[in-house]
Amino acid sequence: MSVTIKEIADRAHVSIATVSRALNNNQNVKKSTKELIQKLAKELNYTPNFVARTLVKKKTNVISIILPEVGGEFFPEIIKGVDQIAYRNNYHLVVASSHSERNTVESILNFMAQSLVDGVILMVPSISNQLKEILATKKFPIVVINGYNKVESVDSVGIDNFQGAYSMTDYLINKKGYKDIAFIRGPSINSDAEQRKLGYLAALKDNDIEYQDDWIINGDFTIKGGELACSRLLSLIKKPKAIFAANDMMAAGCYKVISSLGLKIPEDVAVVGFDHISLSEFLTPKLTTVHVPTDEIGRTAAKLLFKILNDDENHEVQHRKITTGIIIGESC
Amino acid sequence: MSVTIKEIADRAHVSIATVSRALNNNQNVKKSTKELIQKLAKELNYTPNFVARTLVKKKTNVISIILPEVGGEFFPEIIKGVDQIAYRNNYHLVVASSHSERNTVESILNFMAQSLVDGVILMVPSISNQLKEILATKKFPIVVINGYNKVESVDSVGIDNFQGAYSMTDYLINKKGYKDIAFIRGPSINSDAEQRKLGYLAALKDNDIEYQDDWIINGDFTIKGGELACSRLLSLIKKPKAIFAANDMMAAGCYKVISSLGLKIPEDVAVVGFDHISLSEFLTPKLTTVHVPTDEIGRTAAKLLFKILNDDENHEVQHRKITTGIIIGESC
DNA sequence: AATATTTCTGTAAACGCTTACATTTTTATT
DNA sequence: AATAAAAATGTAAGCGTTTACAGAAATATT
Repeated sequence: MSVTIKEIADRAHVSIATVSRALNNNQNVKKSTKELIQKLAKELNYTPNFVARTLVKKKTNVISIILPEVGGEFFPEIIKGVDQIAYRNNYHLVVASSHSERNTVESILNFMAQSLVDGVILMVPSISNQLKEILATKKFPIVVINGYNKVESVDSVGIDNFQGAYSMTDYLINKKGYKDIAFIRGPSINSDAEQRKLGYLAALKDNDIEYQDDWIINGDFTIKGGELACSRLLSLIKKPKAIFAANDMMAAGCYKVISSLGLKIPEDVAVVGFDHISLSEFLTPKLTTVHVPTDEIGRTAAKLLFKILNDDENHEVQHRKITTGIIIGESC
Repeated sequence: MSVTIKEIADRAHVSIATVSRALNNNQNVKKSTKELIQKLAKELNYTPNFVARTLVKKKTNVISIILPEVGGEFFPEIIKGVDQIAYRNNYHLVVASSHSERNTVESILNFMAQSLVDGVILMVPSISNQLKEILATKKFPIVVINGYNKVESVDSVGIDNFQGAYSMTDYLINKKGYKDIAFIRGPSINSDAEQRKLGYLAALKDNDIEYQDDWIINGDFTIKGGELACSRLLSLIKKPKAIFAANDMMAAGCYKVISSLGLKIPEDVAVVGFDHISLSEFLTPKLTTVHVPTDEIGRTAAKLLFKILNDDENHEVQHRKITTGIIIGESC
């Protein structure tokens, strides 16, 4: 259908090899012929056939990101970040979500085996043993986005949850003067959540504040879980003056309970969260929370991947931590 | 690197042609050889080289969706819908967002010209003249997701904004007994917004309610715009009893103003929205709004595209409207 | 048993490009 | 002017498939 180098070769009265070289700006093509060919190419509206080139070059100029799903707060931002870097490297991005019908491991193997992509960025909630094994013996460029239980031999990018929680707690103590700070945990299997708790505890310790057992409440990252936890905290005899929810959803749950009790944030009790989801901006008063630079995660992962892709052999495995920042609202 | 049909051919002592046929389940290959080959393929962990196949078949098994951005409320859902259908058709999906660096038109042309994809789904806020021209003379499978000012010759999918707004207004009147209903418009250049207004007006008319000029207020789809519009409405001498905001964001703005005036929703004034964004679920009282089945848009677009891809020649251009539904909250 | 028919398999070209190697043309050196 | 060196171009193979066509093997028909 479309124009091929053969067409151009005919018109320029040269061989297709010369055309190929001219279009790839090869140095040893006479200036005049190069110009002629490039002019013809433009005239004929020639675009190289990507597929043919791939077949011989064994390089697709496509990377893929595989994630649990494509919606939600985080994933789009990550995709955006990756896409940005991919674009700059002249690469295309294939987004694959491993929904029910399609399993993650399968996806990776497929992609790579079919030589469809040059590399993949993999985001998984947790790394199964099967996956771990595959990753450990992997022989294609891959970067994993995931907090913990990582595979040593595979490049990874994650959020510094510990630092984020530490900073927030420290902020509450030293900038805002709170001492009675409760913490609502996330699910304990979730390593992100666990790191946040550790950050909180470390900050208390470094500030010589003893932690109270009954001020560390279990939660499940949902709004309902936040409500429950908050109710329990506020029915204690010794009530905290500030509540640090391990994520914004649970913080939103706290808001509900607090306002239903006729209490005021932050006068009666302060609330802070973690994640900086867009909802946090709509809460009144605006929630103070820990911002997770999601697009930076994507960008970092992509950059890492391209490092592998370019360096090839002598690339050293890296594990990057993305630091967080505090978004100051009016909730404390 | 990986196993090719040649490898299998050698081991099976047949030609590569036979291997190719056997693996494609061609009917005239002897049963025993077919089985041998398929067994070998499995043993050797053979996966067909997608690129080579593409080169001869001239079919990439990839479609692409091009959208303004990948984040936000709608886009991820649309992507999800498209991906679902693509997967079922054994296709891959490339997501391209036309961010600043990359322009939409360029993207389409690139994709198609390089024969990178078999078809594209295009979502654009509005159709420029340049784009219109390209679409009108297009010769590749494409489906546009977009409300109005569509190109007749190109398949399209859009939301039935008119019907949605009509239903909601009708619901307010006949199910909830409101008669004094104000409307906050979206930006007038936005055809979706305009259709919503028309739906509202039509419902009033059909119920013999005369519309009040000063109850139709301009808005801009933002939360701030909603606040402004709401303030104006509530400072009128003749105040409406219900406010229909053309999108949820503006409805959220109304919530702010109303609560700051010490009024109650829905007792003092009812508020309803349009879009059913996730925020609407978090507002208290929960917002009654028009649900837009975003994933269905994606699915429909994808189905349409595959119809073109399969039918090829004798495909009739279609313009689909996705109907909406009312989500009943406690705000009216 | 000889021929016709059907079933199966192999040969080779094609897809559009890149690139090692060979060959020709141009330029430099003597 | 003859030779050497450098620059430009062409030839052809190859990337991993698919597939038209031809040829061989197996089966059916007389």
